[in-house]
Amino acid sequence: MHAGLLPNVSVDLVVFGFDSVHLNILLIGRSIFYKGDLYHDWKFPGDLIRKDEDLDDASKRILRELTGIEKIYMKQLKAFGSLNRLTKRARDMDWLISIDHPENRVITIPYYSLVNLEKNGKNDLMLNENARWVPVNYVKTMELAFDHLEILEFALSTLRNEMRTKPLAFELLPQKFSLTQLQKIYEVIFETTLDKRNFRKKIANLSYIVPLNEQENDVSHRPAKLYMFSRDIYQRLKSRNFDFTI
Amino acid sequence: MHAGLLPNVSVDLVVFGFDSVHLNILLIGRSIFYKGDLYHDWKFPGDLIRKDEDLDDASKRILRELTGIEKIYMKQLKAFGSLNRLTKRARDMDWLISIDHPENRVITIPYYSLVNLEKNGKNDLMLNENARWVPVNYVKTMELAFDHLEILEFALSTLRNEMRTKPLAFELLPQKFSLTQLQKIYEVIFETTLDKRNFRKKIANLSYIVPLNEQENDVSHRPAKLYMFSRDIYQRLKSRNFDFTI
DNA sequence: CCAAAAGTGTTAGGAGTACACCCATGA
DNA sequence: TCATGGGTGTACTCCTAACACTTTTGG
Repeated sequence: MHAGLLPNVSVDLVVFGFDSVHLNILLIGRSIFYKGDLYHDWKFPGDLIRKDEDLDDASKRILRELTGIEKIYMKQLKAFGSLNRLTKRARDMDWLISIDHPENRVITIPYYSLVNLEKNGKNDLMLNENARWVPVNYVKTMELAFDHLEILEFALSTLRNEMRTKPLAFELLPQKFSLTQLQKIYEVIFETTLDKRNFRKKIANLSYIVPLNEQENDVSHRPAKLYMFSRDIYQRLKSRNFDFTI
Repeated sequence: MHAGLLPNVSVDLVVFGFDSVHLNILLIGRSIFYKGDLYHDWKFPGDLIRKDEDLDDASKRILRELTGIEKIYMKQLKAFGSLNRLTKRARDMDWLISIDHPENRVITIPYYSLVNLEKNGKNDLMLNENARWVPVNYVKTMELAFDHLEILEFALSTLRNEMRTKPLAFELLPQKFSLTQLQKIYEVIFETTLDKRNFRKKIANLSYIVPLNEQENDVSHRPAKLYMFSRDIYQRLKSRNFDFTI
């Protein structure tokens, strides 16, 4: 193990990527030989943190090292530190030794982050050959390492909670977006359907969602009007004690 | 430092206690001699965690050791791990050495908990002579150690958020309570005033707030009817996809 | 009988919800 | 001209917010 690392504290990343159809999660495939058998499962990107590194910097570093992405929305969830979180499955002990980390008590501090896959390129991210974007609903059928399923559930419910009162949807969209794209995000994340007219009525009342004099092009149907999110207007309203809810 | 402790991970407790008038915080007074001067400030109860101890168990242990209270509501906030959180003030380094903990990188995982001071006895808690219950608004004028002010702000905003959608108010009340007591909690925590009639109308629609055939006694005014919170009814409704909001 | 807090209804405005058809574009 | 998704209004219900007086008890 590298000497500059804290042996008992790690960071894991639940990276949500929206590709205008699905909400995806970035997972790293992992293969373990254990007692003659080959096991395959998936984990979040993550690493021990450095002794001279803030938690928030560690999470940014790990995402940058894996994907090259910088300046995206990222927020800490909470610490997960069960005694047996790394050692429930015997084969994981072998894996820890194989990556030169024979420490069995690691408290992990997961972050979730939001990426627009159109803008950031769904394929550009594949710097690590074992990394994959997987639709959230599909993840639930996969074998996740350690307590990563529990972390995912926590991340999802936190995301849903924060989406209700904060302008996070725009982190998942390109700068210019259509109202249908915006609506789709809420539908996918809350696993529901929304009424188009009611949704648009609500949006029309939000001064910080600004209509542009631009349209989609190259679509084989009536092109949608494009909008943008004005963080300036939003901040001004918010400081006047305003309550954002979509 | 005790050998059974993780050197880089601690737990801190933001204990909220409601005494039917104020929302209080449990603080530990701390005196430091540094370069000939005596400094006094306040910190949350907290300690390093044990190597063989879950995070949630550590927080319960620390509260129990200090106050004797068990089985109260307790929830993790998030990790605080700035590089300089312990070393911003030079005198704190001396203090760390004085308590036999010369490690300057400690990530702390704060919990908040809710205590009813009527039931648990505002004075019984004073097992530690340096411990005090301090009204939240007064805390803001006091000198808090390390990043404990930041942790307090985070705890308060988390508490407010959770109060909106979870039945936490009842953790701060005796088992039998009046509607005025209940209303007072929301008023104190949200620093607002509520209309008595509208508040009661809302409560009347909540089947899990059950009127009892009992009244206050020994009050020098019309005695209030007493109510209780039925967790059973609440759980049943919640599992049917119900949305608690006060 | 006084002080103190308990208890109680109505109304008006705003927000949410349900619902169906025409429009603009590319192929 | 067809397929595809874009764009629009109305009516009903329910929730919220504003507001003031009478009741019950102990002292």
